[in-house]
Amino acid sequence: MQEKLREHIEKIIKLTDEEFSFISQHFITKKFKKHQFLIQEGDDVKYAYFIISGLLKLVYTDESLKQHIASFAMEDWWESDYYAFFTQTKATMSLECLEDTEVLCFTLDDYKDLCDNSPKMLRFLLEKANFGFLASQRRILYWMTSNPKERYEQLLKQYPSLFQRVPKSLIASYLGVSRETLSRLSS
Amino acid sequence: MQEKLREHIEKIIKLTDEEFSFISQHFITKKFKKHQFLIQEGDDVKYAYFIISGLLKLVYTDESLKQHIASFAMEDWWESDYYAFFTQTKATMSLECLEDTEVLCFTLDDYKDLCDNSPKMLRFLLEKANFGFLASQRRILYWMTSNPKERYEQLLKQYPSLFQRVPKSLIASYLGVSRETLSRLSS
DNA sequence: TTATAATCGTGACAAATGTCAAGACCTGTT
DNA sequence: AACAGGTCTTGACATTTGTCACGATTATAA
Repeated sequence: MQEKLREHIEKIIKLTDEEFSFISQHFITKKFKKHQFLIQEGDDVKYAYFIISGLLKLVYTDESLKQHIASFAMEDWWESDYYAFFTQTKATMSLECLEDTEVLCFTLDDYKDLCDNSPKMLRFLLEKANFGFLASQRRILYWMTSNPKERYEQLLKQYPSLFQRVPKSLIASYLGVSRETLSRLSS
Repeated sequence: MQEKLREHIEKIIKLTDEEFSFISQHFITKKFKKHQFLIQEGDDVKYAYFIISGLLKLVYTDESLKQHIASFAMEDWWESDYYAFFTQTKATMSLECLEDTEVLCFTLDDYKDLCDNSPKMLRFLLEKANFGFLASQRRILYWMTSNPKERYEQLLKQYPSLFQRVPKSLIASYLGVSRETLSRLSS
């Protein structure tokens, strides 16, 4: 299932077979069932993940045990508790399967090795980091300027399938409102 | 005033004199007075900026003409309307001086040239992009999990000088509350 | 100096959202 | 069939925050 990864990278930079072969050696495949955790709060974060198929939630639990969905992660996304991954500290978030999920995993050592020995992968990672940064900036701005109703309608438009695949309470948590408020917004 | 830039880069990667000389050729110095715009909404975004001294606000104006402060930018920060800068589209935000400000500017061509011809700068930019991404992620999470009072106290603790340097209405806009609410939080 | 514009705090009220409680509905298990 | 657990909606009420209005104070410019 590494073809998916190659396609994904080649959306940005074309690779020779040898180049991709070198890159793909740094990834291992894993499969998880619904309700399994890829990362649990407090764990070491050994891997970052490229998602082949399935659906995950990245969750932060605050002091009052309230859960906040930082993101839903699906096919073709990269996900991890990146802060913990890059700084080699304990996870402050958890990453849990909402559906059966297949991923490619790589370690921080793999990341560094790829940076040092694959110029194209370095360029790819820079592009990804920049893009991720821009996306996060836009999300902050969107969060600042929109109200829950607008966020609800935007999400419904962008990912209509989510509303079939996950409980409304998780959608509410992602949008930053109580599930009662979400219920009232949608009626 | 390029010494500041060198110090800044060398916090991450040490440079030889020749390496820094090559890098510094890509930057030009500019000075702006309070109330001047480095970027205005609708303009082409020719530059990204490294701030030597001064204070700026990055502002998004929504449909109802309400202004939202995306960030305050100060000494040692990089700032621009990055989305417009990287995609070469028109600015959706403005960048305006709150105090007299001195910056180093570089263009997207400079950025690409540095990536292609300065391996150390490439590594530096990847590090910066990753760090910016992580910081934005954390800011989203903080925004989701905190209320205005907590955000106010956090900002006061982290940047106490801001409260002397800029009007409270801008602080309120940065925190995402009305100036009246901010006024009540602080009393 | 004087005039003008910004800035800041506060009261009164409206609107949005959270919290708590209750009940309906669905699903899977025994 | 009966039950338990989870999900979703809705009402009642409390809390938070926004909006509008006003006046006092402080900066800025003519």
